[in-house]
Amino acid sequence: MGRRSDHTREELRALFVAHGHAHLGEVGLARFSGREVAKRAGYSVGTIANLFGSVDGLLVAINSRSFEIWADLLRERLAAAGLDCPAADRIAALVDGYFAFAERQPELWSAIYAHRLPDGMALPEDDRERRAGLTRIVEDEIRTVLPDDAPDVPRLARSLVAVVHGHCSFVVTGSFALLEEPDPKGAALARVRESLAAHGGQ
Amino acid sequence: MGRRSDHTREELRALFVAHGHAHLGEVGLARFSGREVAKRAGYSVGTIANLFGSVDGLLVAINSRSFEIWADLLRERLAAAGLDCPAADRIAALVDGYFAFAERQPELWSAIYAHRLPDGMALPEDDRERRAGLTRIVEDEIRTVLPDDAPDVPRLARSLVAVVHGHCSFVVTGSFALLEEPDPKGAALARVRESLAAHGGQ
DNA sequence: GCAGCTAAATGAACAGCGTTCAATATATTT
DNA sequence: AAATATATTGAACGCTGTTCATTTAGCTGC
Repeated sequence: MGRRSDHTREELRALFVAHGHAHLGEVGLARFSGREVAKRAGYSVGTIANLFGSVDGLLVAINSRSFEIWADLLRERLAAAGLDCPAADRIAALVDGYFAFAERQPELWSAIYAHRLPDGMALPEDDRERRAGLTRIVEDEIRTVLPDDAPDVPRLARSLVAVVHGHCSFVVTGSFALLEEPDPKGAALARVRESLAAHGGQ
Repeated sequence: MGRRSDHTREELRALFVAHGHAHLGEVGLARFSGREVAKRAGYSVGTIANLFGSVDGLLVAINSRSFEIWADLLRERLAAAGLDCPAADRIAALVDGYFAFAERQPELWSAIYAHRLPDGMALPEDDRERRAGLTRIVEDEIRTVLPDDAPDVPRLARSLVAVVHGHCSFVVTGSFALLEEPDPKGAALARVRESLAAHGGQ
């Protein structure tokens, strides 16, 4: 034991995050097991504490990785829509991408919001930065849709993310409110368009 | 020991839900312990299985109770606003009430959405009905604000619940998107008003 | 009043969890 | 080659939820 040269510390963290992602995607946060991830990675229980401080630390790293994958998906959708399509289509592509990640990987998506840090523990600045990428993509897109003199674009953009998030959340958690709604994604997009129109968008 | 006459089965369930509520509100879902609830109620471990089938069953009952408390809060706010105030004030009262429960009892609110049922287990019809009360309150209010001939009022109402929920969710989970937003509740209300206006509301 | 019965309540047993930390095995340095 | 440093281990601990044979309280009929 003690294979110091097999991987650098960063490679090892990436290995655990990769296996952790696979496991979390299969069983969900409620049945997530750090021991199981260590077993899959071929390392012992204690290694998680070495690398991430605790299982919560590992989950933070896994969720930050989810954000990056999610952001990549949004960028793909935007690229597929193209630059010279109606602006409304690019907004639709964003909403589509937001839902797509949640629907493809419901457990990973749920874990992002279900995982709460223990009392003392704050989200490291590094993770904050990685997660902010997603919001930035939306902000940039909203800016191009609104008039140049529109005030507080970032605030409106984030509020619109919340609008879409609410619909998505109800779909994934199977919540009461949208059980009979045949097209939640369409509803989310409709709300977004109504608010954009109210701010002079188009 | 078997103290059959101390409580009826329903009283016993209520006792566990009450203690469970207190415990869940203190430590949150991640550190919730069925054993601890049983201890507080003065009963043994196995009793949870007798009464609720499993700890998940107990959590379902606790969360359904949360919905009722939440709905009562909304009704209070509406009553405080009064019947002869501007319609917009009653909408504001609803948004206020939605946030108020989440802010007063963040752990109870989070648990509602963080708790996912195990694979085979479906939400009992009884619980669904109890939880639907909250949505009904909103539906009734939205109906009075929209023109009589407005189509699909229930669907729009539920979508607006999702709008508010999204903002509330970001606040409680401390999510990246609304960290710098000074007034998330105001943003939620603004989005709701924009959509109501788009549907001829007022 | 007492025996027999039924069902409520128990709690030990089990497998699994996250965390801790002395012990160990491998690199590196001297 | 020996000494040092450090990456990795895994047993131990206290906790979790679930199970179920056992115990006990309260009711029923004699």
